[in-house]
Amino acid sequence: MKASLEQHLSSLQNATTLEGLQGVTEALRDHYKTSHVVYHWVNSIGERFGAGTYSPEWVDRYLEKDYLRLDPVIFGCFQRFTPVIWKELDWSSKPARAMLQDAMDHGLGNQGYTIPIRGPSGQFALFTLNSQADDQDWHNFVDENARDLMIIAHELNKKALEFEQWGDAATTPMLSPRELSAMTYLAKGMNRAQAAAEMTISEHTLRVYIESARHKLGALNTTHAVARALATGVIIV
Amino acid sequence: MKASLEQHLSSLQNATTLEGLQGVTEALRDHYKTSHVVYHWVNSIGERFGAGTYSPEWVDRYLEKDYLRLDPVIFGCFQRFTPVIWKELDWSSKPARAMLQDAMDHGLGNQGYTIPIRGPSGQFALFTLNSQADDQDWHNFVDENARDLMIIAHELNKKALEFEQWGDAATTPMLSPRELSAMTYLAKGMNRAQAAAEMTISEHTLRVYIESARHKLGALNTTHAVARALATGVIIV
DNA sequence: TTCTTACTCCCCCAAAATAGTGAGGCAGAA
DNA sequence: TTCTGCCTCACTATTTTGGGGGAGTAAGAA
Repeated sequence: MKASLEQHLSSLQNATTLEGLQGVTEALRDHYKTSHVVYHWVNSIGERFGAGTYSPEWVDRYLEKDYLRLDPVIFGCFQRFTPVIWKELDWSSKPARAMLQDAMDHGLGNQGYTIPIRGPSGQFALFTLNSQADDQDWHNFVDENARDLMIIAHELNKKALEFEQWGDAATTPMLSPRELSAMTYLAKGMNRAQAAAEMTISEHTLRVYIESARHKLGALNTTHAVARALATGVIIV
Repeated sequence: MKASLEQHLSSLQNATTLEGLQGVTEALRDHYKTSHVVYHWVNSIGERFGAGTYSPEWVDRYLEKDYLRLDPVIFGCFQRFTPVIWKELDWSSKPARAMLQDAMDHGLGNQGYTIPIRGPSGQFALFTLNSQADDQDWHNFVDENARDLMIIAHELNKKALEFEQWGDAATTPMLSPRELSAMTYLAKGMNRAQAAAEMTISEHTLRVYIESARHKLGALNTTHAVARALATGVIIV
């Protein structure tokens, strides 16, 4: 048992391409005897990176139907630190249930277990096992493998970050301390006058910081700048 | 060896107070025979939560001197996903080296290993082991225990989040689909006209959504609303 | 030393956002 | 049925932001 974990991790270490990761997810699926094993990044623009055993049809449909917006798995994982068993989520909304049915029509099992993973600069990824099983069996399976799965999820994410060079120095702009303060106060709901007062500088000076931060963040306006600063983790509210 | 990990995790599960966590860090220190074991949250305001074996004098000094701002451990961990051995960080800056010397004068060892942990809403925590050892021994120690330490770090963070009731359901308001779309487009940097066009509604209608979302989120202005929507995870950019 | 970066302050004016009202239709729940 | 929430549209006046300039000091790096 333990030996096979090491084996998976080792093939993961040796993966140098996306196909390599793909192969790892397939090996994991076969080993755990689940329907699917998927690792992917999440953001609103769409899937930027992912490897897994879902059929391309389902992935396309998921994106096309904008299921990202109503998927309780995404929503639930985004708000919690611990992994989640799908059945424990809130499926009361009708569109969500329709999505689940649609998923099952596309070859997914009724049970799922998803581990949320967060990296630097607001990176957010999910590692999911999907299977056909009854509730008790699935609980037992999860209990038994939770720790190994967490290790695997982390190693997968580490590898994915290496591939994409997420958040290297070039990607995450450095804001000066005053710029950070300015963005933080704005994120707290202050207007320019209030933020300037808080920082005991003139509103004109504050504006310089805001504009400077906007440019560094590549933002179109203040709201965008604050959003990016939050999403990339350069400020915390 | 494995049994003792379970033992630590079990006492962690049973901890119901901050003192309980404190006890766990002490037990871990004794078990791993290190100088210190520390878990704490990091944010711009200062330490909001923490448990560990550092002397109160050192903690006070750290905060007082604002070492948070120049500590390569904080900075390094904030930018990476994987744990870090202190010696591998960039200590070229003079203030950083001065801080390290200061730390050693306050009972810290020369070696450290820190695991960054990220939770929902930008939560960022660190789990650190500090010891007096030579480079090779420390490497060996880390290699041997890395996996267990990661599990412990995660369980600690889980417990800490429970204590603080980070992001419970009552805190996160429900936005309607159109409100969510509106917030999302604004977070992407669109102005009202562009967002309205994207949603194929009049700008007036869009305004209603923005104001409605603002009120639900308890926000003072649009930027604040978007910031809260992002921070609470109701939208993803 | 020189050069860069961060920090501070000021002007004007156009563009955008906000606050205060209003109303009607349509779905689902009590 | 009545009520609530969601979606849609409109007006006016005021406040806030954004874009375009420019300029001097201090600290730290090359």
